[in-house]
Amino acid sequence: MSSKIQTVKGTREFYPEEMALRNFIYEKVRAASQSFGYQEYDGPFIEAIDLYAAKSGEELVKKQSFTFQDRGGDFVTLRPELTPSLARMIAAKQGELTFPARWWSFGPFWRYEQPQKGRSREFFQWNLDMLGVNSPEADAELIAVAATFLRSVGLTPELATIYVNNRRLMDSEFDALAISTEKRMDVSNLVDRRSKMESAKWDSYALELGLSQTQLDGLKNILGNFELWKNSEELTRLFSALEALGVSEYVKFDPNIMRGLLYYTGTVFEAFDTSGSVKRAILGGGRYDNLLADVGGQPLSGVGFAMGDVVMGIVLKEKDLLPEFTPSPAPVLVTVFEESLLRESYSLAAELRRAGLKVLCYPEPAKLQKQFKFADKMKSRVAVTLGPDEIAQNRVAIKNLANGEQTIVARASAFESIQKILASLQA
RNA sequence: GAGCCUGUAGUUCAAUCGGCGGAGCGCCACACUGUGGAUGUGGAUGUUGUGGGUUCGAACCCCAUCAGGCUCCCCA
Repeated sequence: MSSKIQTVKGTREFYPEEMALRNFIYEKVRAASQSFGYQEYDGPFIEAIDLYAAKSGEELVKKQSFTFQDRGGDFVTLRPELTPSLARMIAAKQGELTFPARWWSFGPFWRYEQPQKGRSREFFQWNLDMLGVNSPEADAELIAVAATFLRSVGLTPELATIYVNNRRLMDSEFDALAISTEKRMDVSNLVDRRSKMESAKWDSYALELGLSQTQLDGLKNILGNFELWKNSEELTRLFSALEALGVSEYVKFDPNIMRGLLYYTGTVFEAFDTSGSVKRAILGGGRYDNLLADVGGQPLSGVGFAMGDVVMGIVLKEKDLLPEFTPSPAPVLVTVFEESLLRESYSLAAELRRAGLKVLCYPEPAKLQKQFKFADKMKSRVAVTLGPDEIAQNRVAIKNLANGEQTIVARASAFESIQKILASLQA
């Protein structure tokens, strides 16, 4: 044991079963993205630390990113997010791209955090952004893509909800309460923590931050007002667009949604699993109007969201929404009767593969019993046996493993018989 | 970065007060020398996460360390 080298803390190993889950998420992500006309792209996995230091709180970047010196002495970072790379890529080709640009990506990211349930140091994330347009209807489209994904994996509106708020709306409400601009950060933080604290404690914490009793009462009033969106033209248009897109049953206004990110300027949203054990957001995003200027581009607004695979995987498992795992992608197993007939089995398997089937052939002679047990464990659908009797008659034995029926057919029609069985099992 | 809990066979978990480390499931073999799932019989499996200490004696107590979990922090 002591000589075994453990995995690096917070990293993940993808055994075939976990890999199947990751690919399942990837396929659904791709389908949702593409159905709205988004293009797949990717950025570098390693970036200069300065790319992130520019726009996020430096302490966070330094504390929670994988940063190290390369052999040339430069400080590099395993990317903790994609948006800054995207902003740079867009800025570099701003003159030649066609806008609005709709891009999506699914790849690995790293954050140096305390691993917990739903949070590892290495994770995959879906990013989807629309750049070059600034309208509530564009925001609605992003939310609709997210909802489409949720629906496609079986997370119905009863199981998952996307909560929406608007930074500009909150700012104007804060203005009305005469909360100074210096306190806005603290107040956002305060709002974020509301669900985690007892209300009395939260109140005294708010007063400690320097809010007056009147401001605190006003703030509580705002946070409890779920009709507040009607004061915002942006949100009114957003909800109307969501209705047209057919996803409004997924979306609710919630003035408590703030999101930590500094760069959000308008619509913000977060999706939650409403019934499970994971209290973390399963996806989140919003509108950012000033991001490109920070990396040297002309002002260009955008809206985007991200979803991690770790929380999504837990949610799907808890809701039993994963497709059955099949240990082998090949539904057909060709057995090996005895050593002298191994080549016969190999060439039969090759024939079937050329005909278009996915075929597993036992790679050494073994008891048929053992081979059938193997077929069972691998969840093969059909077992093909080629023994001395069959060879003498130029036939093969084909067994439907779902119902145990075996037929002996001419070798030339083996493919056809197998196809028929597989087709019947599909239905 | 801080606090708390956990770590025993492939796996899930036992092991009385510090006194011989076991069970279910799984695995292997046989019943069954041309056929899986069921059943029965038999069998294998361990440096008790790692390193040190206390003790006649440690899975159990102490220290350190690694990993996982919960909470705080944070969540780009």
